[in-house]
Amino acid sequence: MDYEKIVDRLAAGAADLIPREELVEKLRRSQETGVPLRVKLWIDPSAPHLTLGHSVPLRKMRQFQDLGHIGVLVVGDFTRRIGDPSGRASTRPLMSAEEIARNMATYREQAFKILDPARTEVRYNSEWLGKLTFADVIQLTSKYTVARMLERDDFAKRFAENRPISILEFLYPLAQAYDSVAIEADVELGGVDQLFNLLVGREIQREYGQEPQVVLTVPLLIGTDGARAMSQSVGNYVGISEPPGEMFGKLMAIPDELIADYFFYLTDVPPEEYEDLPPRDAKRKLAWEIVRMYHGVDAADAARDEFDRIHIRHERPSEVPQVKIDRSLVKDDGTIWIVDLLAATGLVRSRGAAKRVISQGGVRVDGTKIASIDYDLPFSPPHLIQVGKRSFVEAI
RNA sequence: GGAGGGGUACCGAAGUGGCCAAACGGGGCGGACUGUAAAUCCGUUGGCGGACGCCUUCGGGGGUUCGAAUCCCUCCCCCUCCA
Repeated sequence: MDYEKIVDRLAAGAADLIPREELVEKLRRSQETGVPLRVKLWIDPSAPHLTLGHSVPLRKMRQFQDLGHIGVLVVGDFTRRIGDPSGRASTRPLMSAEEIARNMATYREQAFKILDPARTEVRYNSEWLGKLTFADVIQLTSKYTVARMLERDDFAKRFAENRPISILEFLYPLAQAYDSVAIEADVELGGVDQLFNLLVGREIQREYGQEPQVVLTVPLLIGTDGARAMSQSVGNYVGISEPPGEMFGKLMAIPDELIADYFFYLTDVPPEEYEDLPPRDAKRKLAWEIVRMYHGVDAADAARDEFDRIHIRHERPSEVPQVKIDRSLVKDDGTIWIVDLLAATGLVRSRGAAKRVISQGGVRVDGTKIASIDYDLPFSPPHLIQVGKRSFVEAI
């Protein structure tokens, strides 16, 4: 067996693979002994959805599984209950056990859209971290130094700028490293922002008498805004379990420059199938493919058809939500003030917003643009109300 | 223990007695354009009254003033430096 070739494939799309030779060696030994490698990925339970950003390391994990290895999802429930540092150099809020449980309930299902359930372990780190005594923790801290902690660039930066670094934040990489000890990780996957933490894992494993894990990082996927890493707190994300239509639409809205990256990191579509397409067509193919991966061919076709109908042919959507209009808004002469009507549909947040949108020419009733807020519509439902290009309601 | 900085709208950030419903940027929304919900450009972005107007908003509470995001008191929270 050509282990170098296998490693090449595993390293495709990776940001770091440290050290490569150790992975070759581990794979060889696993093959010889029949003992699968344990491939760890740390998951933050703070947000309710897995996103396409998560799918990058998850897909990498699936690659390992397809080679017969075990994926171990470590849910950071313990860490999260005591708080943790965010990548953006401020501390995140704590979460209750209930919130975490609620989020995690949806995780498995989502993760198994990518992973092979038969080769996956889901472990909660409270299982072992919750059992450590203070003496255990002190022992753990004794194995690392402040100077080494300050090597992490965001610590170094904050330290230099006199911004706060909580002691807790020093504990966090150690806790994550201890996770690797607890599950006896052979490989740990993560985003490039996790590189430092994953490397600490190697040191700590060594201290606890284990062979250090191989570290494999993947780039952070840029979010749909084209600017920052995909993140639920920023809002520039596409969730793995989002409805097909949402998913398709969000993907059609990404900046053109992202198309190739999304194909490469999120799908198995080879470059020759998209690189010569005009951007719009490439994007449609991308959106279709990703919806297909998570919802199936039929849903993907339907999402694409609906998109074409609304945005390319400018027709009304196939499904328009109905809203019952309170008849007390209808005046004695049988008309309804357009501002009242619009507010009643819920398409706008307030009557002020309704007036704004109308005066900007963004409102149509039964296909006719409303020119002025001083308009009383003869009310004979149903009426198709449209705000902007893509919000429709049928007033009944 | 001592000294100091700060909490402003969805987010970031100006503003230090009236001209402030509050600059500017981001985000959101609408329009134009287009090959898409890309990019770009323009507009808009507290609520209520169907124009003039009114009401609520600048960490909480109280006060000074004709008038407070701005001044005073008090409480809460965040941060820095020295020890």
